Amino acid sequence: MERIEHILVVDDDARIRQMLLRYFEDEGYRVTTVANGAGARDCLGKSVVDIILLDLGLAGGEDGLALARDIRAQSDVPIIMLTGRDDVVDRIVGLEVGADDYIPKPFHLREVLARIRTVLRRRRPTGSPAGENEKTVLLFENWRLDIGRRQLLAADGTEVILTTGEFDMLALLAKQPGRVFARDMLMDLTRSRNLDAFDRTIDAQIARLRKKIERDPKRPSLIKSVRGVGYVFTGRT
Amino acid sequence: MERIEHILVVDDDARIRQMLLRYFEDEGYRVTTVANGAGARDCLGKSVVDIILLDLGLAGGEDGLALARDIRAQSDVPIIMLTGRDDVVDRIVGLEVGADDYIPKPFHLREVLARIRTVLRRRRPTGSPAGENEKTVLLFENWRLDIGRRQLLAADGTEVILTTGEFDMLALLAKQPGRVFARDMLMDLTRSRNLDAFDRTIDAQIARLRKKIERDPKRPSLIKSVRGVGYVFTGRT
DNA sequence: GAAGGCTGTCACAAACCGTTACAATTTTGC
DNA sequence: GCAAAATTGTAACGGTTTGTGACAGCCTTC
Repeated sequence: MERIEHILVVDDDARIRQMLLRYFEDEGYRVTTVANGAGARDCLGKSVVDIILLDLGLAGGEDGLALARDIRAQSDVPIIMLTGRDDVVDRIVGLEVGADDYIPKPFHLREVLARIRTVLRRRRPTGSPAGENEKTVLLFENWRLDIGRRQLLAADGTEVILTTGEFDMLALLAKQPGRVFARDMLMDLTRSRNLDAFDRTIDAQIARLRKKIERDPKRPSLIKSVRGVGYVFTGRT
Repeated sequence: MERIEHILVVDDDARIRQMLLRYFEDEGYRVTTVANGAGARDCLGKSVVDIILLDLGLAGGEDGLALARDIRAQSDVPIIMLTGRDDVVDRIVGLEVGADDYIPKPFHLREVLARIRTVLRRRRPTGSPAGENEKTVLLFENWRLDIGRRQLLAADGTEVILTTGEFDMLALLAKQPGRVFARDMLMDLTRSRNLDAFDRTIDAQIARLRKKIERDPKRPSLIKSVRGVGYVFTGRT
C-alpha cells in the first residue's frame, strides 16, 4: 500500500513556496508550505511530516538555524536546508545542528527533488551531507571541481568563474571520464530540450568551456571531440 | 549457431509489459517481464539475461535507481532505463550508476528496439574471453596508447595527434593483437555502417594511420594486411 | 610470365567541427 | 520593474577529417 509522503516547506518568499508546492504536488507528494517558524511548529504539531525543506534566511529577523535546532531537539524528521550561495558558515553550522543536507540557492527544481529522494531513501537520523557515495569534488589536471559548491578552483586556489551552463556541462562530463556523450544526450541532460539538425549549441558551449579550462584550447586534453558523435572527458589524474 | 538473446523488462505497468513482450518476441528475442525489483532479482538469479529494460519509476515506493545500482554491483548486464519525460536528474544519476542508455517516455517501440540493438552490439565482447579485458593503457613498439585519455604518446612523451577515426581504429585493433579483423567488421565496429563492394574507406583509414605510427609505412610492422580479409595488429612488447 | 583480383595511394568532394560575431534571452543591480 | 550586463543561441565561414573513385603496383594462379 501506498503512503503519500509529506513535505513541509518553510520559506518566507511566497513565489518560492508556490513553485515548490506545485512542483512537488505534481511529483505526487503531499506538500504543506509555511512562511515562518510559528507555522512550521504548528504543522509539525498537527501532522506527520516526512521531510522539511527549510530556508535558512527567514524574514523578520527569524533565525532558520535556531528553528532547525528546535525541530531536531524534538524529532528526527530529515531537514534539507536552502542556503545562500556562499553561506559556508551557515551550512557547516546547519549540518552540525543536525540537518541532513543543504542546497545552495539558486537551485534547480530537479536537483531538489533528487536530494529529497536521496534523503528519504536512506532516512539517516542525522549525519553527513548527502552523497556518501557521490563524489562531490573531482580533481583533474590542475583543477578542483567542487560539485556541491558549484565552483572550479585552480591549483593555487583561485576560482575560475563558470556560467551555469558551462558548469553543468563540465560536471556532467567529468563525472564519467572516458564515457562518450552524444550531442543530443548532452542537450537533453543539460538543457532539457531536443537537438535539431544543424544545431551548434553544444559545440559553442564546449568551445567556451575549453577556452576557460584547457591549457591550449586548440589541442584540448580534457574534453575531446568524437567525430560524428559528441564529446568525452579525458582528464583525471 | 545462434543464441537467442534474452531481454528482461522491469515495469510496474502491466500494459507496457505486455506491449514490450509482444513486440520483442515478434522481433525474435526471448523476453521475460516482471513488475518489481524482487521479480527482477529472481529472474537474474535463475537465468542468463542479455539486457535489462528498467522503468525507473516503479510503484510501491520502490526505487528504480537503487535497483539499477544493485544489479550493477553484481553483474555487467547492460541496462537501458525508461525515464519520465522530465526526470533529467534521474537520467544523470542512472548513467552514473552504470546504466548504458536511457529512453524518455513516452517512446516508440522502434526506437527502443534500435537502442537495444546498439547497446548489444557495443557490449558484445566481439567473441573474446569473459571478464575485464578492459586494459586502458596499451604498450607496443615505442608507443603508449591510453584508451581512457584517447591519446597516443611516443617513448619520449610527445603526443601524436590521432583523429577520432584513426584512434578508434587503432584502439580496436590493438586491444586484440593477433586477431584478424575483416574489413566489413572494422567498418561495422568503427563506423556503424556497412561496407559496400569496392569500398576503399577502411584501406584509406589504415593508410593514414600507418603514416602516423609506422617507422616505414611501406613495410608496416604494427598493422599488417591480410590479403582477401582485412587487417591484424601485430605489435605488443 | 600473363591475367585478374587485391591493396596502397592520391586528389578531390563531402561532411563535420571550431570559432567568431552578433542576436536573443535571462539574470542582475538598483 | 526597469535598464544594464551576462549568458546563451544562431548563422556564417574556414579548416580538418573522412569518403570516393581512379589508377598503379603487387600477389596469386595458372
